[in-house]
Formats: sequence, structure tokens, C-alpha cells
Amino acid sequence: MPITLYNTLKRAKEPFVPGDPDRVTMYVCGPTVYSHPHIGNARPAVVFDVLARLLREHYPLVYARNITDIDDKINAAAREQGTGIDVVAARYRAAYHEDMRALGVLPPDVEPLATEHVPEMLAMIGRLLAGGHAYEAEGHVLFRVRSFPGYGQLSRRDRRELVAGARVEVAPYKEDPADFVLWKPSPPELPGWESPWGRGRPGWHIECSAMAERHLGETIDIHGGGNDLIFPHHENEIAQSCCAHQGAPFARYWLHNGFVNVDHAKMSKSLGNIVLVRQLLEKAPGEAVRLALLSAHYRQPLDWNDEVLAEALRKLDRLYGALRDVAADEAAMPDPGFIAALEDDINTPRALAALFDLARGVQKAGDNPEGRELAGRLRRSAGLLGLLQQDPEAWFQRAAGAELEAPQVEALLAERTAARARRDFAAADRIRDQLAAAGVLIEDGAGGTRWRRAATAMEGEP
RNA sequence: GGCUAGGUGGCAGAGUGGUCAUGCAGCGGCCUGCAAAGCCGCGUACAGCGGUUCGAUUCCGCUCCUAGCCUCCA
Repeated sequence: MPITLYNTLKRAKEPFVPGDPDRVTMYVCGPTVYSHPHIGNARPAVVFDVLARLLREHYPLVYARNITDIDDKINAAAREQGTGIDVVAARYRAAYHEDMRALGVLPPDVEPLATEHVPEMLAMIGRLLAGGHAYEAEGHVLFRVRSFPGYGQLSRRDRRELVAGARVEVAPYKEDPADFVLWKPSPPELPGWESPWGRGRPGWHIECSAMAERHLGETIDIHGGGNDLIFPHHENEIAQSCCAHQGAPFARYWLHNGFVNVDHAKMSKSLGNIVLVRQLLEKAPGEAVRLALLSAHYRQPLDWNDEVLAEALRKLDRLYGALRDVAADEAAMPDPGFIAALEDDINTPRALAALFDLARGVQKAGDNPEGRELAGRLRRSAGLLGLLQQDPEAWFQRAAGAELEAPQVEALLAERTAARARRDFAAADRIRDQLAAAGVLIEDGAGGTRWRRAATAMEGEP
């Protein structure tokens, strides 16, 4: 079964056919490192991590996700914090890595930094100038949009309308209001690099074109990022790359994830409703945050609130519950229905439904060869989503923020078991209530009593 | 104004031209000292109005509503 992907360029799902099946290439726009990552930064990281895992089942993959470490927001943060941009960028790059790892996001094969690719950008700008696709004006180098007939193809925008609807003031030195900056001058107090056009810094779009070319080649298979990047960022990347490559296409499949909203509103600084990943990790395990992000299809908007997270915890209880009861056969293969769902434009809700079907199968079969095979299939399938890879007991006995440590729980349980043995159920129930009050639930079974943490997200400000 | 997505049962969220999504919550049963977990069963869901069709939640048109982009915001 071929992988089918929704290509923004065509506004349709199409079968994925790699340019070179021996080297599939994917580039995803990563974060600008000027603050801690929020849940909206996490969504593309998780979604494209799943796609990378899926692609690797079929092809050798080179996956690049960049770090934007040249940006005016970084400059502003550095000024506020009274430090250098390198310090700010390094700090938040580390924070990004830490948070993404907590969400089970595997590192990409290449993680290029803009600061390390200025020569590539200068070279590309030089080629655009030589080809008549760019021009100098008052220390700036601008891309000549008129020179690229395909402009507007991705975002389905008409250049004339762009001009008419422009809400920004048009810089007087632009030949055409739609032209955008490739290189701009830097005053002495701002970071800058020497260039043929004087000391300056690159525009936002050129880094992705230059770094994708450097690490992946002229035409890449898949380019991903958030919905909001379609225009102008990706539109401009296409223009730059195609013109620098004598018309060779830039990316063959364009994928865009939907936004994460908070209580039905877009996250924004002015609304003060930005949800940081690190705040969520204080309330719940990263695996629950990851599952919550995958519970809606990646192209749909996802409304974030405490309930989605709490529900993700309960879902993981359900799935790990099956694995706790039946040992997984590690030799098992992923479930065909699950794979079919993922291959259908990364339909994670359907893939998760397949996981729950497997869980029920495991419970019905019990701890026998059939059950162990199903449990193995469940675990192996979930691995493609980056889920269910820890020991089930570790999941249920997680200690984050717990009132009672595991040994204390065990001690109380021993007491209760003794009480039950002498049929002192009042005492036994008292201990059970005490544990429940501390967020510990117990289950009496044939093999003794076992316990787990209640699936509630820790209370706290969002 | 232009361009995109959407409106599905109490909630979340897939999907389909004609028996099942799935999860959580709820109800009934089995199991249990009682619970929990698990299993079995249950619910007049597809914004509104027209149209196409033997048959539409699914296709077409219109209406209403929501969100995003057009501002270097994932």
C-alpha cells in the first residue's frame, strides 16, 4: 500500500512517489529560538516525527529540521535580557531539544542553523542577482517577484490582489510591493555579516532555501510546516529556490499542519494564553501530551484545554492496561489496519482507534500465545506513533508530583493485604480510601493487589 | 473584500452513497468481600433549506455559523 499525502500544492491527497526511493528527503521548518517552545511548536515536531517514522519503514530517509537563530525577535530578546543573541539562541535551542525529547520526538538527521549557513545564503542570493531574479536597492537585496511566473501557486494568491490588499506600508525602494527581502543592512548594534552589499543579515525566507539545497539537494520530496507558513514563507521559498535552480521544482509534496488553539482562540502574547510545553510537562507525562497532539488529524485545528490532556492520560491507562495484563511478543509486526490508517495521510485518529481495537483483543484473548501476539502488535504499532514504549508498570506507577512514593504505597498495600487475610474489610477499605485520596487506585486480582496512579492531570495554572 | 479549512451523539474525534468508527463520560449485566480493572450489552449523531438518487450524514446548490491566512505567528 502506497503512502498517501495531502499535498497543499494540489489541494488533494496523492500517492507518495519518492524522487529517489533510495534517498527520500524531508525538510520541516523548525523553531525560531527566542523563547520556550509552546504547544503550537510541538505539533509539527510530533506530527512530522510520526511521518518520519512511517517513511523509514519504507525508505532510507534524510530528515532535516532547521533552527532559525537569526531573527529580529531573537535580537529583541537579547536586548531585553542584556545578553548576546548567541546566548539567547543557545539557551532556547537547548530548551527546545529538552522539551521535544520529553515528547518522544526523535532528533532529525540534520538540524541546520541559520548562523552556520550564511555563505550558502550569500551564494544563492548571488545566483538570483545574476539571473535577474533579484535587485539591489538602498543596501537591500530584494527578490523580484515579477520574474517568477509561478508565484502564488502554493497559496493560490493572485499577485495583483496581494498588492491591492497589502496592509503593510510598502517600502519606497521596492520595484513591486510584493517583492521581499533577501538581504538587509544591519546597523552596528545589530548582528551582521559581511557581504558584497555591505554588512547585513539575511531575510527570513532565504535560510530554508539555502539549507535545504545544501543538505537535501535541489528538489526535495517533502516540505512541511505550520499552516501559517504557506504564505508568505513557503511561497517565497519556492520562488527563491526555483529561480536559483533554473526552474527545478523545490519540493514535490507540501504538507501543513493545523493550528493549536487554546479555548477556541488562537494563542497569542496579547491574549496571554500561550501554553508552554514545559508547563504541560509539570502536569502530565510527555507521552500524554504527545497522544493528545495526535488525537486529532494533523490538518485539523486542535483545541487545547485541560480536558484533552486528562483524556489522553485515560487513553494511555487503557492501552498500557492491556500491555500490563499480557506480555508483548517482541517479534510481532505492526497491525495492517493501523498501518493503513497511517499511510492514509497520517490519519492518527483512525490509527489510534486501531490501537484500541487491539487492546480489546488483547484483553479478550488473555495471556496466551494469541494475546501475546496481539499485545506485540499493539506495542509495535504504537511505536510508529512514538507511544507505549515504556514498561507498563513504570507508566502506572509514575511518581511525578505524587503524594506517596512507591515504597509507602507498597507498605500500605501490605497492611491492607494482611487485613483482608483476616477478613477485616473495614480496615482494608480504610486503607484503600486513604490511598485513593492520595491519587493511588488499587486493583485486587488473582495474582495479588496492584496499584496505579489516578489519571488526572496535576492541578495548576494553564 | 480575496483565499483556505470546518460545522458529526453529553464531550473529544474519524469516516462512509445503503449493517460497526474509536475513546471518555452515562446506563444495565457478568466478575469481585465491596470496589477497581476487564468483558458483554444499550443510546432517535451527522448546522438549516432545497436538489440529484431506489436510497444522502456522505454528491450538488443556497443559507446560517465558526476558525485561519492575506501582518517574518508553528
